[in-house]
Formats: sequence, C-alpha cells, structure tokens
Amino acid sequence: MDAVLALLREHGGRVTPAKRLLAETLLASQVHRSAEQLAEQVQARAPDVHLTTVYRNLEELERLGLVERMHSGHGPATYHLASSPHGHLVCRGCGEIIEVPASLFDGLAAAVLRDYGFVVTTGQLALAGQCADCRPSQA
Amino acid sequence: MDAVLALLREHGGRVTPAKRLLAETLLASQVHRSAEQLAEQVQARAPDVHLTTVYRNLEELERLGLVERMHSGHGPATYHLASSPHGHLVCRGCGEIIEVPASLFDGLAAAVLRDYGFVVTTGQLALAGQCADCRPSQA
DNA sequence: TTCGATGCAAATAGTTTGCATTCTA
DNA sequence: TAGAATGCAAACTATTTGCATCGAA
Repeated sequence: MDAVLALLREHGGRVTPAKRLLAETLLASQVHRSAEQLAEQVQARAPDVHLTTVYRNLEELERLGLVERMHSGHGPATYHLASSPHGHLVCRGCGEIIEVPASLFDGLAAAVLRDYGFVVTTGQLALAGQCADCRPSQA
Repeated sequence: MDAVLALLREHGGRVTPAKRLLAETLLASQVHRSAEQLAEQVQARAPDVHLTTVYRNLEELERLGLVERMHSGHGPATYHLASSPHGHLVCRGCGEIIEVPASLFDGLAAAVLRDYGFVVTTGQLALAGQCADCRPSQA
C-alpha cells in the first residue's frame, strides 16, 4: 500500500484521496473487478469520487504496472493487482474467472518466445472455454 | 462455401444475399477483421447491407461454430473463420495479430483440463504481449 | 502558487434491440 | 404466405475527452 503510493509519487503523480481509496479497494478485494464495481466500492466511502476518476486512476496504475486490465469476451474489462503473476480461465458458460498460476504458462511462453520472438504478458493471459460445471458432457 | 450455406439451412436459417456475401468475404480474406471492416467489404458489392445485419449474421455464424470472435484488449472484436484451429498472439505495441498453430497450446490445454476440469476453446485463445519488433530491449 | 487531479457533461466507439418492411423457403 | 431476415433508428454499455475548478506538493 505504502509502496503503491510511493511509486505514484516517484513517477510525478500526486497522491489524492481518490487514488488512496482506489488502491485500498484493490488491495482489499483480491478478485477481478470492473471499473464500475470498483467505483461503487470507492463511492461507499467517498460518494464524490466519479467513475471517470476511477478510470483515469486505473489507467495510471496500469501504466505503472501495478494493475492489470483484462478483457474477457463480453462485458466490461476487469482490473486486478499485478502482484502475483497468474493467468485466467474465463468460462463462456457462467462467466466465472478462474485464476491459475503463471507457471502453467511457462512452457508455452518459452515456446512462443523461441519460435516467434513474442514476449507474453502473463498477467493479461486469458483462456476462453468452459469450466467443469458448464461442460455439457461427462459431468 | 457451399458447406457454409448448407449448414445455415440445416439449422433453420435462410440463405440471403447478405449472408452469402458475408461468407464469401470471410472466405476471401483469411485475416482477422472487425465487424465494421467486414461490413465495408460487403458493402462494396451490396451497399444496402447494414452494419447491423453483419453483426447479426456474424452472431449466427458464431453460434453454428463457423466463425470465431476474438476480443483483443482495446478496439473492436475481430472475427475469423473457425477452419484451422489456431491461437493468437496480440501485440500490445503495434496491435498486430500473429497466428500460431493450436498444437502449441496442446500441452497447456491438457494441463488445464487435468487440473481444473476446464476445456479451452482454442480458437478464441489470445495471448497479449509484445512482438519481436515492438520488444524494447535486445532487438 | 503551480500544475496535476477532479467533477461534471458530453462525446465517442462498439454493439444490441424494436419495429415495420422485405424476401426466402 | 408464414416467418425469418433486413434496414433503419434509437438505445445501450463501456470508455474517453474537454473544460473549469480544486487541491497536493
């Protein structure tokens, strides 16, 4: 938390109540949240904070590499702390997002780098498909 | 092409000029195109075809499994024929979409299925990152 | 006291929906 | 000729931008 605010200052940004609350919210809820959901949570404590501000601050945090944004098919983008590297399994059936350790992707990332010179950003990694519950055949 | 139209009919759909042209366009340009780009190409031959119709027809083709939609971070979704299974590397620098054979993902897909019971839809698979040209360090 | 951050409104991009009309089967 | 498909307009969701004001450093 302090590290977040320190990094903000280092890069010429200013620490405002809106940013502090957003950072706290992100730290508190370790799940994936849309900008609107985050705004609601922030507004519970500071009603004046506008959705626009949340977008702007998320953008800044993303630039600093503290937050990662993920687009999962339909619906709004979701944001989460960049802390522990992990990938996502996005179920097309129920929309659930399952986090999986980045290590699962290590082999793939290495192969892609070797064959295509492409560096995979692990935090944004999302695989679409169907989770166990939504899978049609065999339970 | 005939197969596409036949499948349409089989599933209770009707074959209209708009659908025929959309299918032709998709077959002709084997790259990833947004709904708007596809509409433009169709409109070059049939100006009356509305963007809305393209969206509706893409949706139908997606339901039939003939077309796959991919969301890649920013910008519009892109559509492509579901013919050969492959994944995508989406460069955050230049926006380029690199196709890679699905076989690269086989190991990963198997691991995810084993550990999480999650079935990966290979055609929608997109990895974000940076391509060789946009990579900052070591050319 | 300066310049970045904010609130607000309005614009924008992408996509979906309602409804009367058209056309395929 | 019945009902799916279309054109058009308009709604809608997610996000961005312009601008005057406010506040952190």
